Amino acid sequence: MATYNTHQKELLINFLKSNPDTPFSIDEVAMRLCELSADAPGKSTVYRLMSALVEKGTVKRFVKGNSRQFLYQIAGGEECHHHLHLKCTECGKLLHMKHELSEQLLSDILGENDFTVKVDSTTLFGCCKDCKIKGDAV
Amino acid sequence: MATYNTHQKELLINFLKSNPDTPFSIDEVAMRLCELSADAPGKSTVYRLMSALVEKGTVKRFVKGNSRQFLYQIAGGEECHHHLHLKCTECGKLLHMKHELSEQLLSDILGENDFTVKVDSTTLFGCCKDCKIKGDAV
DNA sequence: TAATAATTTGAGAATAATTCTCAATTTGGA
DNA sequence: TCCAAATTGAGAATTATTCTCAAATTATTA
Repeated sequence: MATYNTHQKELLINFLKSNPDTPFSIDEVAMRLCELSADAPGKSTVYRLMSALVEKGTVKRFVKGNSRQFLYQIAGGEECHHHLHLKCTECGKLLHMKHELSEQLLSDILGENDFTVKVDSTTLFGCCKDCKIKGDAV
Repeated sequence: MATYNTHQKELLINFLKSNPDTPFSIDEVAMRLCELSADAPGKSTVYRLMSALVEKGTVKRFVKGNSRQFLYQIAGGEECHHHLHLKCTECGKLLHMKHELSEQLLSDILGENDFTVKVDSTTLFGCCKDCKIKGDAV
Protein backbone atom coordinates (compact mmCIF):
# COMPACT_ATOMS: atom_id res chain seq x y z
CA MET A 1 0.00 0.00 0.00
CA ALA A 2 1.89 2.97 -1.29
CA THR A 3 0.84 6.41 -0.13
CA TYR A 4 0.21 9.37 -2.39
CA ASN A 5 1.11 12.95 -1.66
CA THR A 6 -1.86 15.21 -1.90
CA HIS A 7 -2.40 18.90 -1.65
CA GLN A 8 -4.70 18.33 1.34
CA LYS A 9 -2.07 16.46 3.32
CA GLU A 10 0.49 19.14 2.64
CA LEU A 11 -1.85 21.94 3.66
CA LEU A 12 -2.73 20.24 6.92
CA ILE A 13 0.84 19.52 7.96
CA ASN A 14 2.04 22.98 7.01
CA PHE A 15 -0.74 24.54 9.02
CA LEU A 16 0.06 22.49 12.10
CA LYS A 17 3.77 23.16 11.76
CA SER A 18 3.22 26.87 11.53
CA ASN A 19 1.24 26.78 14.80
CA PRO A 20 3.40 24.48 16.90
CA ASP A 21 2.15 25.81 20.25
CA THR A 22 -1.57 25.77 19.68
CA PRO A 23 -3.90 22.80 20.07
CA PHE A 24 -6.77 22.76 17.55
CA SER A 25 -10.08 21.00 17.27
CA ILE A 26 -10.93 19.30 14.00
CA ASP A 27 -13.49 21.99 13.25
CA GLU A 28 -11.00 24.77 13.86
CA VAL A 29 -8.44 23.16 11.58
CA ALA A 30 -10.99 22.59 8.82
CA MET A 31 -12.17 26.18 9.00
CA ARG A 32 -8.69 27.68 9.05
CA LEU A 33 -7.59 25.57 6.09
CA CYS A 34 -10.67 26.64 4.17
CA GLU A 35 -9.54 30.23 4.50
CA LEU A 36 -6.11 29.33 3.21
CA SER A 37 -6.86 27.43 0.05
CA ALA A 38 -9.56 26.52 -2.39
CA ASP A 39 -8.77 22.83 -2.22
CA ALA A 40 -8.59 22.57 1.54
CA PRO A 41 -9.54 19.15 2.88
CA GLY A 42 -13.13 18.62 4.03
CA LYS A 43 -13.91 17.63 7.58
CA SER A 44 -13.94 13.87 6.87
CA THR A 45 -10.52 14.15 5.39
CA VAL A 46 -9.17 16.22 8.26
CA TYR A 47 -10.35 13.52 10.62
CA ARG A 48 -8.76 10.83 8.53
CA LEU A 49 -5.46 12.58 8.01
CA MET A 50 -5.22 13.60 11.63
CA SER A 51 -5.78 10.05 12.86
CA ALA A 52 -3.02 8.85 10.58
CA LEU A 53 -0.69 11.54 11.89
CA VAL A 54 -1.46 10.66 15.50
CA GLU A 55 -0.79 7.01 14.70
CA LYS A 56 2.56 7.95 13.19
CA GLY A 57 3.40 10.13 16.19
CA THR A 58 3.62 13.30 14.14
CA VAL A 59 0.69 14.81 16.00
CA LYS A 60 -0.33 14.69 19.66
CA ARG A 61 -3.93 14.35 20.77
CA PHE A 62 -5.44 15.75 23.98
CA VAL A 63 -8.85 15.66 25.59
CA LYS A 64 -10.30 19.16 25.62
CA GLY A 65 -11.21 20.39 29.08
CA ASN A 66 -13.76 17.96 30.38
CA SER A 67 -15.59 17.66 27.12
CA ARG A 68 -15.58 14.61 24.93
CA GLN A 69 -13.74 16.36 22.16
CA PHE A 70 -10.14 15.94 21.13
CA LEU A 71 -7.59 18.61 20.35
CA TYR A 72 -4.61 18.10 18.07
CA GLN A 73 -1.17 19.67 18.04
CA ILE A 74 1.96 18.92 16.09
CA ALA A 75 4.52 16.93 18.04
CA GLY A 76 8.06 18.18 18.43
CA GLY A 77 10.96 16.70 16.50
CA GLU A 78 12.85 13.49 17.19
CA GLU A 79 14.28 14.95 20.39
CA CYS A 80 10.75 15.24 21.81
CA HIS A 81 10.50 11.49 22.04
CA HIS A 82 13.16 11.61 24.71
CA HIS A 83 11.85 14.14 27.18
CA LEU A 84 8.58 14.72 28.98
CA HIS A 85 6.24 17.63 28.35
CA LEU A 86 4.46 20.09 30.58
CA LYS A 87 1.12 21.45 29.49
CA CYS A 88 -0.34 24.58 31.04
CA THR A 89 -4.04 24.05 31.63
CA GLU A 90 -4.62 27.80 31.68
CA CYS A 91 -3.20 28.87 28.34
CA GLY A 92 -2.59 25.55 26.58
CA LYS A 93 1.14 26.16 26.16
CA LEU A 94 3.35 23.09 25.89
CA LEU A 95 6.75 23.21 27.56
CA HIS A 96 9.64 20.82 27.08
CA MET A 97 11.21 19.38 30.17
CA LYS A 98 14.99 19.64 30.16
CA HIS A 99 16.51 16.48 28.83
CA GLU A 100 18.69 15.65 31.82
CA LEU A 101 15.89 16.20 34.31
CA SER A 102 13.59 14.03 32.25
CA GLU A 103 16.11 11.20 32.06
CA GLN A 104 16.80 11.45 35.78
CA LEU A 105 13.13 11.31 36.55
CA LEU A 106 12.41 8.33 34.32
CA SER A 107 15.23 6.34 35.81
CA ASP A 108 14.17 7.24 39.36
CA ILE A 109 10.69 5.95 38.64
CA LEU A 110 12.09 2.80 37.09
CA GLY A 111 14.26 2.24 40.14
CA GLU A 112 11.60 3.05 42.71
CA ASN A 113 8.44 1.58 41.19
CA ASP A 114 9.82 -0.75 38.53
CA PHE A 115 7.69 1.15 36.05
CA THR A 116 8.76 2.22 32.55
CA VAL A 117 7.19 5.53 31.62
CA LYS A 118 6.15 5.93 27.99
CA VAL A 119 7.37 9.41 27.16
CA ASP A 120 5.15 9.77 24.11
CA SER A 121 1.95 8.99 25.98
CA THR A 122 2.65 11.13 29.01
CA THR A 123 2.04 14.81 29.67
CA LEU A 124 2.28 16.58 32.99
CA PHE A 125 -0.46 19.15 33.54
CA GLY A 126 -0.19 22.28 35.58
CA CYS A 127 0.38 26.00 35.53
CA CYS A 128 3.17 27.84 33.76
CA LYS A 129 5.13 30.84 35.02
CA ASP A 130 3.20 33.43 33.03
CA CYS A 131 -0.21 32.21 34.11
CA LYS A 132 0.95 31.98 37.71
CA ILE A 133 1.81 35.68 37.62
CA LYS A 134 -1.52 36.56 36.04
CA GLY A 135 -3.32 34.51 38.67
CA ASP A 136 -1.49 36.22 41.53
CA ALA A 137 -2.34 39.64 40.15
CA VAL A 138 -6.08 39.05 40.50
CA MET B 1 -29.65 23.18 47.42
CA ALA B 2 -29.45 20.42 49.95
CA THR B 3 -28.48 16.96 48.80
CA TYR B 4 -30.37 13.84 49.65
CA ASN B 5 -28.85 10.48 50.38
CA THR B 6 -30.17 7.84 48.09
CA HIS B 7 -29.76 4.14 47.82
CA GLN B 8 -28.36 4.60 44.30
CA LYS B 9 -25.62 6.93 45.41
CA GLU B 10 -24.60 4.60 48.18
CA LEU B 11 -24.51 1.57 45.90
CA LEU B 12 -22.34 3.35 43.35
CA ILE B 13 -19.79 4.61 45.85
CA ASN B 14 -19.58 1.31 47.65
CA PHE B 15 -19.01 -0.50 44.38
CA LEU B 16 -16.22 1.85 43.33
CA LYS B 17 -14.61 1.68 46.75
CA SER B 18 -14.59 -2.10 46.72
CA ASN B 19 -12.77 -2.06 43.36
CA PRO B 20 -10.17 0.63 43.93
CA ASP B 21 -7.74 -0.64 41.29
CA THR B 22 -10.07 -1.14 38.38
CA PRO B 23 -11.26 1.49 35.93
CA PHE B 24 -14.85 0.99 34.74
CA SER B 25 -16.93 2.28 31.88
CA ILE B 26 -20.40 3.63 32.65
CA ASP B 27 -21.96 0.54 31.07
CA GLU B 28 -19.87 -1.81 33.14
CA VAL B 29 -20.77 -0.02 36.35
CA ALA B 30 -24.46 0.02 35.49
CA MET B 31 -24.44 -3.69 34.70
CA ARG B 32 -22.52 -4.70 37.78
CA LEU B 33 -24.78 -2.65 40.05
CA CYS B 34 -27.82 -4.26 38.45
CA GLU B 35 -26.51 -7.63 39.57
CA LEU B 36 -26.06 -6.34 43.10
CA SER B 37 -29.40 -4.78 43.87
CA ALA B 38 -32.95 -4.41 42.68
CA ASP B 39 -32.87 -0.64 42.97
CA ALA B 40 -29.57 -0.12 41.22
CA PRO B 41 -29.31 3.20 39.43
CA GLY B 42 -30.13 3.32 35.72
CA LYS B 43 -27.58 4.43 33.19
CA SER B 44 -28.69 8.09 33.17
CA THR B 45 -28.26 8.20 36.89
CA VAL B 46 -24.87 6.53 36.79
CA TYR B 47 -23.74 9.19 34.34
CA ARG B 48 -25.12 11.93 36.54
CA LEU B 49 -23.72 10.61 39.79
CA MET B 50 -20.36 9.88 38.26
CA SER B 51 -20.02 13.39 36.87
CA ALA B 52 -20.77 14.80 40.29
CA LEU B 53 -18.15 12.54 41.87
CA VAL B 54 -15.54 13.54 39.30
CA GLU B 55 -16.35 17.18 39.98
CA LYS B 56 -15.87 16.62 43.71
CA GLY B 57 -12.60 14.78 43.10
CA THR B 58 -13.86 11.52 44.59
CA VAL B 59 -13.53 9.75 41.26
CA LYS B 60 -10.89 9.98 38.53
CA ARG B 61 -11.73 9.90 34.85
CA PHE B 62 -9.54 8.54 32.04
CA VAL B 63 -9.85 8.29 28.30
CA LYS B 64 -10.10 4.64 27.31
CA GLY B 65 -7.38 3.56 24.87
CA ASN B 66 -7.83 5.72 21.84
CA SER B 67 -11.58 5.48 21.87
CA ARG B 68 -13.88 8.34 22.74
CA GLN B 69 -15.11 6.68 25.88
CA PHE B 70 -14.29 7.54 29.47
CA LEU B 71 -13.38 5.19 32.27
CA TYR B 72 -13.93 5.93 35.94
CA GLN B 73 -12.07 4.85 39.03
CA ILE B 74 -12.31 5.89 42.65
CA ALA B 75 -9.58 8.31 43.66
CA GLY B 76 -7.27 7.44 46.52
CA GLY B 77 -7.54 9.06 49.94
CA GLU B 78 -6.26 12.45 51.00
CA GLU B 79 -2.67 11.25 50.66
CA CYS B 80 -3.22 10.67 46.93
CA HIS B 81 -3.51 14.39 46.36
CA HIS B 82 0.14 14.69 47.27
CA HIS B 83 1.83 12.17 45.04
CA LEU B 84 1.78 11.36 41.35
CA HIS B 85 0.35 8.20 39.82
CA LEU B 86 1.61 5.71 37.28
CA LYS B 87 -0.89 3.98 35.04
CA CYS B 88 0.00 0.80 33.19
CA THR B 89 -1.43 1.01 29.69
CA GLU B 90 -1.33 -2.77 29.37
CA CYS B 91 -3.38 -3.87 32.37
CA GLY B 92 -4.88 -0.60 33.60
CA LYS B 93 -3.30 -0.88 37.04
CA LEU B 94 -2.70 2.37 38.92
CA LEU B 95 0.48 2.66 40.98
CA HIS B 96 1.29 5.31 43.57
CA MET B 97 4.59 7.05 43.24
CA LYS B 98 6.53 7.15 46.49
CA HIS B 99 5.85 10.38 48.30
CA GLU B 100 9.43 11.58 48.58
CA LEU B 101 10.19 10.87 44.93
CA SER B 102 7.06 12.68 43.90
CA GLU B 103 7.91 15.76 45.98
CA GLN B 104 11.46 15.77 44.67
CA LEU B 105 10.25 15.59 41.13
CA LEU B 106 7.67 18.35 41.49
CA SER B 107 10.19 20.69 43.04
CA ASP B 108 12.77 19.89 40.36
CA ILE B 109 10.26 20.81 37.68
CA LEU B 110 9.34 23.98 39.51
CA GLY B 111 13.00 24.91 39.77
CA GLU B 112 13.94 24.00 36.22
CA ASN B 113 10.87 25.06 34.22
CA ASP B 114 9.08 27.36 36.64
CA PHE B 115 6.05 25.12 36.19
CA THR B 116 3.70 23.98 38.96
CA VAL B 117 2.43 20.48 38.27
CA LYS B 118 -1.18 19.78 39.26
CA VAL B 119 -0.92 16.41 40.92
CA ASP B 120 -4.63 15.66 40.61
CA SER B 121 -4.72 16.22 36.87
CA THR B 122 -1.55 14.34 36.04
CA THR B 123 -0.92 10.67 35.38
CA LEU B 124 2.23 9.12 33.98
CA PHE B 125 1.55 6.34 31.50
CA GLY B 126 3.75 3.36 30.86
CA CYS B 127 4.33 -0.30 31.58
CA CYS B 128 4.42 -1.96 34.98
CA LYS B 129 6.75 -4.68 36.17
CA ASP B 130 4.30 -7.55 35.69
CA CYS B 131 3.40 -6.59 32.14
CA LYS B 132 7.04 -6.06 31.28
CA ILE B 133 7.76 -9.66 32.25
CA LYS B 134 4.81 -10.95 30.27
CA GLY B 135 5.96 -8.91 27.28
CA ASP B 136 9.49 -10.27 27.45
CA ALA B 137 8.22 -13.83 27.62
CA VAL B 138 6.57 -13.59 24.21
C1' DT C 1 0.96 12.27 -23.49
C1' DA C 2 -2.58 8.64 -22.83
C1' DA C 3 -4.03 4.81 -20.43
C1' DT C 4 -3.93 2.52 -15.95
C1' DA C 5 -4.49 0.96 -11.45
C1' DA C 6 -4.21 2.22 -6.85
C1' DT C 7 -5.06 5.72 -3.48
C1' DT C 8 -7.49 9.55 -1.66
C1' DT C 9 -11.24 12.59 -1.18
C1' DG C 10 -15.88 14.40 0.26
C1' DA C 11 -20.87 14.58 1.22
C1' DG C 12 -23.73 12.66 3.84
C1' DA C 13 -25.39 8.60 6.43
C1' DA C 14 -24.42 5.81 10.47
C1' DT C 15 -22.70 5.15 15.08
C1' DA C 16 -22.34 5.65 19.87
C1' DA C 17 -21.12 8.02 24.14
C1' DT C 18 -23.04 11.45 26.67
C1' DT C 19 -26.46 14.96 27.95
C1' DC C 20 -31.05 16.54 28.32
C1' DT C 21 -36.10 16.40 29.46
C1' DC C 22 -39.76 15.99 32.43
C1' DA C 23 -43.18 13.24 34.75
C1' DA C 24 -43.02 10.09 38.55
C1' DT C 25 -40.73 8.81 42.73
C1' DT C 26 -38.07 9.41 46.80
C1' DT C 27 -36.20 11.94 50.59
C1' DG C 28 -36.01 14.34 55.03
C1' DG C 29 -38.00 17.65 57.90
C1' DA C 30 -42.17 19.64 60.20
C1' DT D 1 -48.68 11.97 57.75
C1' DC D 2 -47.94 15.90 54.74
C1' DC D 3 -45.13 18.65 51.87
C1' DA D 4 -41.55 20.92 49.29
C1' DA D 5 -37.32 20.06 47.37
C1' DA D 6 -34.20 16.78 45.31
C1' DT D 7 -33.51 12.69 42.62
C1' DT D 8 -34.49 9.18 39.42
C1' DG D 9 -35.31 6.84 34.87
C1' DA D 10 -36.85 6.03 30.13
C1' DG D 11 -36.21 7.65 26.16
C1' DA D 12 -35.34 11.57 23.06
C1' DA D 13 -31.78 14.78 21.61
C1' DT D 14 -27.14 16.00 20.87
C1' DT D 15 -22.70 15.68 18.87
C1' DA D 16 -17.96 14.21 17.98
C1' DT D 17 -16.32 10.76 15.32
C1' DT D 18 -16.37 6.93 11.96
C1' DC D 19 -18.05 4.80 7.90
C1' DT D 20 -19.52 4.39 2.96
C1' DC D 21 -18.83 4.55 -1.74
C1' DA D 22 -18.86 6.99 -6.05
C1' DA D 23 -15.98 10.51 -8.05
C1' DA D 24 -11.54 12.74 -8.29
C1' DT D 25 -6.64 12.59 -7.87
C1' DT D 26 -2.09 10.58 -8.05
C1' DA D 27 1.90 8.08 -9.74
C1' DT D 28 3.40 4.80 -13.04
C1' DT D 29 4.01 2.61 -17.42
C1' DA D 30 3.79 2.40 -22.23
